[in-house]
Amino acid sequence: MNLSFSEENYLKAIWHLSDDGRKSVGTNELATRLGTAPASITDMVKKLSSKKLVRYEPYQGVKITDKGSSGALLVIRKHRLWETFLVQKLGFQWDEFHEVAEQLEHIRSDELINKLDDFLGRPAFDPHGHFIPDRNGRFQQVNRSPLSSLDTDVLAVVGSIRNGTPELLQYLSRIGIHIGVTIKITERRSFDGSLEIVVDRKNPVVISREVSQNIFITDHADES
Amino acid sequence: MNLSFSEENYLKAIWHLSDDGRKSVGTNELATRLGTAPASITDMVKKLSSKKLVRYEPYQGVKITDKGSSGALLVIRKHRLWETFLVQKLGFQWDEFHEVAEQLEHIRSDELINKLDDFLGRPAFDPHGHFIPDRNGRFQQVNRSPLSSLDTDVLAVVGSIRNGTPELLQYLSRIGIHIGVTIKITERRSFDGSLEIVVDRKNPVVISREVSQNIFITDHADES
DNA sequence: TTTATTTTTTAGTCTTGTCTAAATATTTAT
DNA sequence: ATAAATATTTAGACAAGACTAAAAAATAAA
Repeated sequence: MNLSFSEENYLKAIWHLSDDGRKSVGTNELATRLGTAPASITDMVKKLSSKKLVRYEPYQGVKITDKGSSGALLVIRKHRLWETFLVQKLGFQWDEFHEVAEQLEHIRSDELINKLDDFLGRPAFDPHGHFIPDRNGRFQQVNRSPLSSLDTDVLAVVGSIRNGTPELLQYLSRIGIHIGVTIKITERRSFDGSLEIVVDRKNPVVISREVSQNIFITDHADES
Repeated sequence: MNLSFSEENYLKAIWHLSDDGRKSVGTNELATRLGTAPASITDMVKKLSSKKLVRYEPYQGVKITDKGSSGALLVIRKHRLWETFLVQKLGFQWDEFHEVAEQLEHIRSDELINKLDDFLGRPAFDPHGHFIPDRNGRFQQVNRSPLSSLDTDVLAVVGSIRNGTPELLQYLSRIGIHIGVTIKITERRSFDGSLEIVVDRKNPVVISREVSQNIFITDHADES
């Protein structure tokens, strides 16, 4: 099963949008995500369907198949291993590596990706705190809850950041938030959903509801 | 100046075939090198010409311009740095990495390639013994002579291997020949050009003229 | 110096992945 | 339940990069 760059990108987008492959994804939703015209989505989706990577009913959206899922998971594996490499070995900053990883994820070589995996020590999580599938596509799903669900004055560990735009990541970095840091809510403002938090036992800062919704906390012992 | 994968491949091929940019290259020659129909070469060469990367006169072949040369040298830099990475960090064998490097050389990111360069310690030569251009396109050209020009019973150091097909590289590896190894000719057979040689002061082996023409010796202190 | 051979170019077509504009379904609202 | 709004698909086109077949130019041979 040899996929083109575009096919890989579609599969990855469908997998993410479908809540890890569980539900159907609409054409428009995909079009927005990929920055592509809806008409183009229809074309490509037919192609993926003829390759049995997704199931497609006109006007009903697409659902990824098992075959499609393993394709998507391989791309995700490659993307996250390269991100780990860029940060850990080349010293990229938290916010600069995404675009480069988008290119590297399409390099086709099982041997390369497995050797890279070994070189990095077979990590289970990437620099964003997301799982990395192993060479068989298996991964540890970890219980992660949004920061907003944390009780006041209870310590927690930052496990992952969702929707990490460079701007958001830079901001989080500036206020000391990164994967693995200890965090605590000291006050909630019910009128606007903002939170006063203490990061790493330092001075308290206030973050908006929007920001808090992208921060997830976890129990697992994070190794990065 | 943003080049497509194909444009980069053409530029690199032209640069190599033109004796490092010095002479003109014919359409057919390029077609053979790239495994592409001559008609396709004509099309692409017109395109490169309109971008001022080569000078093109119908029926007269193409000559690479300075602009084209720097494009070619950047691709060569990327290719050779990735090869060095694959061998030194990931443990690829001498003969397995070429195809992967052909993909990696097209990744577009100055920051990536410069950080990779630093990570590898800014090497001046790749695992084949070929120079690696620095970030300004400058490189050390080293005097290298074919093994056949070496006097009998004089010690020399293997500096580079030309036209390294996987088969040839595997064979050379088996008889102990790699970059930096000490080599000496003990006997020449004038009737077929074959040479009896001693590699690394071990038992003598006999190699054909064809093989000997791909081995180059050098004086520079090779660090790989 | 003509003819034959080889090289190179033109002409027309194909595939992949994209686009816009128009048509058709499906949903939502009245 | 029907009109309005939204989502999706068809139709037709385009750009990049390749191909084949045929024409034209250049080179070699007689």
